[in-house]
Amino acid sequence: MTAEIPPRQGRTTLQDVARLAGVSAKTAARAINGESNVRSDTRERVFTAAATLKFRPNRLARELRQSARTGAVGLVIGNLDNPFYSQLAAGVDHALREHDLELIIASTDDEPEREKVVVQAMLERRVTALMLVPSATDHSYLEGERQLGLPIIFLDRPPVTVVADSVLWDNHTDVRKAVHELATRGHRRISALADSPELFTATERLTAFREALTEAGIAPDETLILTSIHDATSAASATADLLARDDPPTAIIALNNRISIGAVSTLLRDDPTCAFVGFDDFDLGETLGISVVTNDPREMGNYAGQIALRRIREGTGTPERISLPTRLVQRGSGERPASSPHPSTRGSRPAPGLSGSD
Amino acid sequence: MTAEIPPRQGRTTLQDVARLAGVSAKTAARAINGESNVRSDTRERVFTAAATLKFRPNRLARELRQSARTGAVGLVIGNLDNPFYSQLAAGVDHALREHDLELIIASTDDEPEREKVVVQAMLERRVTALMLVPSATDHSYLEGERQLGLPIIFLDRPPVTVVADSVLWDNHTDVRKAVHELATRGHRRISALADSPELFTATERLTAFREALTEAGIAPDETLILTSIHDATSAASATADLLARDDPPTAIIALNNRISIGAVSTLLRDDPTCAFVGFDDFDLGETLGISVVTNDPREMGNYAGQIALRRIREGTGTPERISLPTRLVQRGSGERPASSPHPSTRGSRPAPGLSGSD
DNA sequence: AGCAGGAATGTCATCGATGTCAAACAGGGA
DNA sequence: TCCCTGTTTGACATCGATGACATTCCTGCT
Repeated sequence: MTAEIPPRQGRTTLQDVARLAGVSAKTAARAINGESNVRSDTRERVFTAAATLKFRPNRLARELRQSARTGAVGLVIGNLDNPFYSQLAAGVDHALREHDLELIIASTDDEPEREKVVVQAMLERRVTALMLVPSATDHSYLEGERQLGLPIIFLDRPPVTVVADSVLWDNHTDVRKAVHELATRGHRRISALADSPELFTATERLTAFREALTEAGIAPDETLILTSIHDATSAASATADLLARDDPPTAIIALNNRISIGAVSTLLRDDPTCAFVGFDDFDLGETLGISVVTNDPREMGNYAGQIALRRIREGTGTPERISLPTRLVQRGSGERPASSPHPSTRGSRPAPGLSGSD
Repeated sequence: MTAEIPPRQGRTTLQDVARLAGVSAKTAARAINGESNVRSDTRERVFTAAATLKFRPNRLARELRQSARTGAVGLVIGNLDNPFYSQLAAGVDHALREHDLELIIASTDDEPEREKVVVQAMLERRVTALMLVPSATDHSYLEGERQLGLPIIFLDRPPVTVVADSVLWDNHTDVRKAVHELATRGHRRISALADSPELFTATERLTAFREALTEAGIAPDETLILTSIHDATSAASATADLLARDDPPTAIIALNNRISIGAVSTLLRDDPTCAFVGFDDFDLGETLGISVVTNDPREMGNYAGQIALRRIREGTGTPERISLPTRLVQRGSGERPASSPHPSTRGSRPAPGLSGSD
C-alpha cells in the first residue's frame, strides 16, 4: 500500500536503537555504556544499530534519572574581557578537561545582583560543583545547597556568610616586599592605586601597603592612596593627575592588572622618572622592564578545579582556605632613584627608566 | 506515635511545593511559571510554599520534557588563554546575556580530535545552538544536526564540508592596505610572519600579503615569509633570526595577535629601525605607537551571538556568510623609512621608532 | 432557579535513559 | 536427564516538570 513508515521526528532514542538491534532498551543501554554481562554479538548488533541511526544519548535524561551527579560544573566570574578572569577560566578548564565535565561559564560584571541570577540558573541546571569569584557580600542563599552537599569553591575572594572552600592570593607578602624595596631605595612619597574598597583584594593589598609604609617608618599619606579605579582608562588619568600635583609621588604601586596597564601607559608617555611596581603580569611587561608583583590566574583556576574534582569524588568535608603565593619580579622600573632629573622632552619616547635593561 | 515525617532526601520538587500548598503539581507549575488562569490566592499559597521549601525548578526535567529547546548554547573555541578567544567568548556572552541562555564553553587547543569530542558532548547536552571556531577540516559529522534544525555558526574560520552560518574577518583589505603603505614608504623587503598554513586565517592573510606585494611591483620573496609560528615566544625568536640575516627585511608584518606580541618584544629590544605592522590590537599598543590591523573579537562574538539568537527564534534558513571589516590603525611604527640609521646602543631602551608620538 | 461558558484546577501520560528485580538462558556436574 | 548456578536479557517504575485533555468552579444572565 501507500502506507509509508513515517520518518522519525526528532532525534533517535535508545528505544529506536534497541528496536533495530532487536533487543530491549535496557540491553541496548548496557551495551552502549560498556557494562559487562552483555554477549559480544548483541553488543555488536547494538553498536551497528546505534551507528546506523546516528544515535546520540541524551544527557539530560540520563542526568535527570541519576539525580545528583550531572556532568557540568558552573563557573561564575566577573567578565571574560578581563584577562585575569579569562585565564582563571582557562585554568579551571584545564583542570576539568580530562574528566568529562562540561564548563558552564557566566559573568557578573561584578554586580551582586547578577551574581544571584546566574548562580540561580546554574543551580537549576544542577551543576555538580559551583566555582565563583564572588561579587555579592552575602552568600547565605547558598547555605541550602551546601547542606545538600554541593561543592562550592570561592576564588580570589573569600566567602562571607557561608562556609565553603576558597582559593585566594597571598595579598600581603609581596606587596609589602615591594614597598620595602621602594623605601630602601629612598622613596618616601609612594602612591597606591586600587580598585573599589568593597573588593576584598583591594582592601587586603591596601592594608599590606599601609602596614609596609608604617614598618618603613613612613606615615601613610592618604592623599596618595587612590581607590575606586575600575579600568585602565581611569587608572591612566588618575596617574596623570598624580604626576601633575605640586608634590607628586616618586613611586607608584598599582594594585591590579587593569590599573597597572593604565598607569604604565601614562608613565611611558609622561614621566620616565617615577618608579613603578605593577600587580599581575601583562604582555610586554618583561620587555618593557616593568617590575611587578605577579601571580598566575591559571594556577589559581587549576588549583580550584582540582579541589572541585576532589570534592566531587570524595564529598565535601572541612572547608579549606588556600592562599597562593605571588612573586615579586624586579625588572628595574622600581629602582629609579627619586632624584632623577626630569627629561626635557615629554611624550616623545618611552621612559628609559621603564625600559628593559639588564 | 513515634512515626516521624522523614526529612526529604535531596532537593524539593514541584510535587512537594504542590503538596504543601494544597494544590496539584500542575497548578503549582502554572503559578510558578506565571501562567494566567491561576487564582491570585492560590498563586500566593504556591509562592510561599516554594519559598518555604526553597524550591528550585529542575531544568533538566523541564528541558527533557520540552525536547528541542534547551537553554544552553555551546561555544567551542581554541583556548581561553588566548585573548582573541576569550574576547570572542566575552562577545558571545554579552549577546546571550539577556535571553536566559547559558553558555557552555569548551576549548580545543586547536586540535581537530578534541573538537569532535567536545562538540559531541555539547550535542548530547542538547544545546540550542552551536557556535564554534573550527579546528577540524571536515565537519560532515555535523550534517545530521543541521538537518534536525540545530543552528550552527562558525566563527573566524569557515565551515568546510557542511552548510552553516559563518562570521569571518575581511582578511584581505587592510592587510593589503598595510602592505601598500609600507611599499609607498619605500620598503621592498617586507617580511610576513604567520601561523600554520593549515589555518584559514593564516593563508587568507598571506594571500592578501602576496597579492599586495605583486600589485606594488614587488616580487614576493618566499624566504621572508615565515609560517607555522604558534606562539609569542617562537615569534620573538623568528623575528630575531630575521633581523640577524645578512640582508634583513626593512619591514615586518605579523599576521595574528600572539605573533604581534612576540615580534614587538624582539623589535623593542633589538632593532628600533625596522618598520612594523601588527595584527589584532593589544594592551599598550597605542601607547607604544605600534601600527596594527585591528579587529574586535568581541564584535565578532557578539555578532555571531545575534545570529544564533535569530536562528533560535526564527529557525534556520539560508546560511549567511558575514565578513567583518578590520581597521588599519597607523601609529607610526610602519612609517619608519628603511634608511634610518641603526642606533649604537642595542637593548638599552625601547625603539624610538616604535614609540608613541603626538 | 437554571444554565451557558469561561476560569481554575486536576488527571494522566510523556520526554529518554536507567535502577530494580525477575525471568530466560546456558553450561557444568551428578 | 535433571538440577544448580551464574550469565543475559527484559519488564517496569522512576527521575521532575509539563502538554493534552477532562473536570469542577464560578459568575452573570434569563
